[in-house]
Amino acid sequence: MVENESNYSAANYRTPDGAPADIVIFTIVSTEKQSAKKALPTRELHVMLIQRNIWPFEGQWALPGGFTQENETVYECAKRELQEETSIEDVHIEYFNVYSTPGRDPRGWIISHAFLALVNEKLLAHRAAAVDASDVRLFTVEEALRMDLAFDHKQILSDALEGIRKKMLTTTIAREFLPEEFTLSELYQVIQTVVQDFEEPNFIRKLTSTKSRSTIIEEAADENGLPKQSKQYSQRAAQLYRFTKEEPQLSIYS
Amino acid sequence: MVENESNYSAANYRTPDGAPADIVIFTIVSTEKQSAKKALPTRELHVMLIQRNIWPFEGQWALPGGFTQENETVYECAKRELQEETSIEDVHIEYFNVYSTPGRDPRGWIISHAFLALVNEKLLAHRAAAVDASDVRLFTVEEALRMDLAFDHKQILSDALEGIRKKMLTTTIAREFLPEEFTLSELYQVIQTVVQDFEEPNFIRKLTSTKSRSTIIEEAADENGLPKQSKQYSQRAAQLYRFTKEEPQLSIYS
DNA sequence: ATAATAGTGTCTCTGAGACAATATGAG
DNA sequence: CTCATATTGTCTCAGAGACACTATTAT
Repeated sequence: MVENESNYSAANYRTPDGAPADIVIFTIVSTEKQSAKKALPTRELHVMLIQRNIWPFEGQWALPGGFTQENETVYECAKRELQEETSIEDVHIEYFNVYSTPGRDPRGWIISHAFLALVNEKLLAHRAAAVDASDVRLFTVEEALRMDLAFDHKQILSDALEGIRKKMLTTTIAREFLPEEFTLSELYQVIQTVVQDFEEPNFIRKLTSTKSRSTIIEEAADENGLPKQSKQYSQRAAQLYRFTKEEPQLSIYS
Repeated sequence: MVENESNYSAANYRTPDGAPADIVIFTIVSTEKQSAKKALPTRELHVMLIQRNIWPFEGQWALPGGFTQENETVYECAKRELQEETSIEDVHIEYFNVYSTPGRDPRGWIISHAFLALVNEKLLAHRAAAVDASDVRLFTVEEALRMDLAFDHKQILSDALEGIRKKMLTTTIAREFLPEEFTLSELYQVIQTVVQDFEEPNFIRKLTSTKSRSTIIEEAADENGLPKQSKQYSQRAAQLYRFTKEEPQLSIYS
């Protein structure tokens, strides 16, 4: 506490007992189809949870997180906790809400700051062992929402899900779940994995041949300027694309 | 502090010195033109500031706000502070960010939760006297951004402004600055007041004759079902509209 | 050939954009 | 009549939506 010429002192007031950051870590898990032929994988949205080993909510699953320290912002805290608890670094992480309902934490007056992180499954592969540890696991969001999570973490997860669904359709965060270069079928599948009822029969044509939209992606090309294609998922090669730096400006009035 | 069977105690850790809510209160001030003829008013976006009378930043202007108490959420705190400091109640108020940079507040480790409120100028008229008090005043946002505000309040204001500009184009919050029933010219003007470079020559036609957009507004009708019109701003009467309950779903992919 | 994915052709109809023209009614 | 605002007419062209069709290539 800084002391000074004024008579102000936080000690005169009841102060919070902590300001943690909790992180909702989403990833998409792809499973190759057991078919002889090439086929698109099935994809499922997963969320990472940790099993608590101390009071309160001992034994229950919870969102990763921890208390903010005096010398860091809550954003830095979220990044640090993510690294400490799951060894994940350098991913998209953003703040989305605060949770402060009195009594939400039996340890006292604790105001929690909720972040969401989008992690490419390729990044998780590096450290599959740690994720497989008994106290850190991926669950499908449906599973997680059916579980009896610690604190108000079910509410936080549910809010995060709503947020990511909205962002998936209004921004280019889908990029976080895709490799640098991807086919439009992959992109379509990723969107559908997060937003279940998204359907757009002319998806490919719309993205490639509509001027207003075609600015968000560009064709991938090799060093000779020739278009790059992928045969990973199909017999016929598919054009690879990458996201540009453009972020679309949406408006209900224009 | 709740004590219990565990060995947990917040007293073992350094805890924050406070978790205030700060509120960016926006309103649009209309000024009638000094013309003989009827004419649309000029509108300007204003923000409400209070002049601090205690350390720290004594004498400087700041956003209204105050410390959250143990028995309330930060959202409830924002509403309470709004009411206590400016007598404003029952307005649109939403949370938008947290500010926690170490050293941002000389009183100690203080994590601030920033809200923005949109207030119809009609509501302010009721209590013009209080607003005219020397320590509570409206400034245009341009003025406010040029001032040396207390704490990191210039940053907060600037973030709030960015947020409201985005929301003005993607949601129907314009309703907060308008009466129940309004003409489309008024709506257009309100949007332009907040988003300076918004221009849409066919604005009226687009809103009324495009199926996808016309769901957000409906024609106002009197008790006999006849369309209601306004002659307040023009010689020729203009149709009055009201917002429906529809919130538009925007997408970059469809 | 078959299967699975990737794309094109073609049609209709809505609506965006531009800009001129007309409507209203107080001063 | 004039002026400020409100609204309609009319044209062209982009693109949404539907759905059938063709392309590619491992097996």
